[in-house]
Amino acid sequence: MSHPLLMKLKQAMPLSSDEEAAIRLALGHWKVIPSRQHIACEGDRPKKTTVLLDGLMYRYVTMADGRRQILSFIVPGDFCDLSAVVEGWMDHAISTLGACTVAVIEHDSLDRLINSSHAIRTALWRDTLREAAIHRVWVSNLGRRSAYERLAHLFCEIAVRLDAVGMKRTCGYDFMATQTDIGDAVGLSAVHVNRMLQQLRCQNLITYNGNTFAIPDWERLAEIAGFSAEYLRIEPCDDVPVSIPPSAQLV
Amino acid sequence: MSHPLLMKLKQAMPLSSDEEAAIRLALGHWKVIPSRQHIACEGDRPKKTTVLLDGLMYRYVTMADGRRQILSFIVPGDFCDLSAVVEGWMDHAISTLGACTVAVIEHDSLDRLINSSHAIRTALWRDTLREAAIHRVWVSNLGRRSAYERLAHLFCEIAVRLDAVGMKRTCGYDFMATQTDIGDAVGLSAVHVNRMLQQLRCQNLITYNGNTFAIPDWERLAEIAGFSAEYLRIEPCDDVPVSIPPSAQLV
DNA sequence: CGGAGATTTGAAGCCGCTCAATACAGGTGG
DNA sequence: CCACCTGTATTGAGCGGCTTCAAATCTCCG
Repeated sequence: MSHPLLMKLKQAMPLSSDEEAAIRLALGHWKVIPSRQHIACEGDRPKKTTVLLDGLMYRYVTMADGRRQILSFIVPGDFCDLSAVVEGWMDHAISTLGACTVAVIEHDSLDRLINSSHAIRTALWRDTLREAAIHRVWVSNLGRRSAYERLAHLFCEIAVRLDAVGMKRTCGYDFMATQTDIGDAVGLSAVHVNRMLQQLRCQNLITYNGNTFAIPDWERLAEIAGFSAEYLRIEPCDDVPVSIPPSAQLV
Repeated sequence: MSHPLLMKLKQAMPLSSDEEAAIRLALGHWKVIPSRQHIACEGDRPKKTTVLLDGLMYRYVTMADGRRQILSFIVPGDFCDLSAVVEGWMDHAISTLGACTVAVIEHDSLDRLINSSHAIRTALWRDTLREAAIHRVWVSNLGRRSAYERLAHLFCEIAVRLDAVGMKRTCGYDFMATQTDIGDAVGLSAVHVNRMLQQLRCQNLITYNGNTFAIPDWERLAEIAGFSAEYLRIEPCDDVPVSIPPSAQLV
């Protein structure tokens, strides 16, 4: 597997081959986590950090009365809990959507890595800035877009982020979220998500069966979503054009 | 003026007196910016970075059709554009609410500071993590709370953040936002903000005249908002209890 | 085949929006 | 000092987007 974390970090910051090797080494140990598993809870003080290699997770919080809000999705190449490395604790929970492959690193070992290399340090700092940028876009999505637009935007984001780490499948993108999950991500009820998805489907803007989605008409979907990918900090690379992501080729 | 940036950084990370002095030195040069002034636009590539010392600003984005979303407020002690130091560009715009005092630092000089001290580096990284945490709370606020709750939460956040840097005035907190501004922050129309404010006022939960707000009954407001201050990473300090901010003393 | 969870559909209702008019406050010029 | 002007706050009425509740269908899996 070409390493999704390295793919991403190298887009944020050039790394020497030594640095790359050090990261590969630290990430040597990996394991598989089943679907729908909690991997962290609010308030946890983890001693290890987790990098997602394959699959999908989400960050979320639950309010006193049970309302849930999904804060963001974690795609391959993302740290699940980098914040806990720097701050020591988690302020939100994390679960897997489907089965996931992860690499696990001791905090100590990551600390050494961080202190040993300016480039790695900067790459990771940039990664947390990128995460903040994603949050900001979600704020504007939730605050100022209609249900229809919000859903369009969510699918655009996931598609581009999965593309950026080479996670496009031939049939589209793996995305094992229920409509309830999607609702909790975009601040809507599951019922309304259902209706809006139908609308997107009949406009032939997305296909989605609960496991996999595809974007038959990227241009139009992005237009509706008001989506522009710069906030994802994805440099145009080899086979992945940014302005017109390859999802367009899925038709 | 006891320095709000240092107050904040020292809560994030202990600093030696040398480090403190170095920061003070870098921040030597300051100036005043009038009310309602743009200080950065989306896409800017600033060469200097700005630290707010007094006053209030907000980050925002504008969509193609003119809809605006305020992404967060900037209070004294916050960097306006730390992200641009690390990434080189701004992905959102910034404006002042009232007149502001700021310190300005050349990127080069800040870079030197960052590279010279592990503690400063960590403090700043933690600062960007804190910002991400604030964004996450806004996501859950916008996604899963009613208009009434959202407003309550906004006032709680501002109050605690201003308290943390010693910006409480005798009469409450300076907050020169119009109801339109507030609406753009919490994803509501100005009209509805007006109605909800009236409701908060008659419940005696806040007082607000467009310039200054106060929180007569902190306990109850926080309860309604579902507010808990941990996400703001504010250590209990001398005269500022966290669980029950001094706003309660304002009555 | 049965059961659990997810999707889909319908109906009714409320929250928050839009539009529009009015009241109010601060600042300016005569 | 008042008349005016501009921007903000306030109020009312009507509407529509989204929610809630509930039932029906579908799908997957044991």
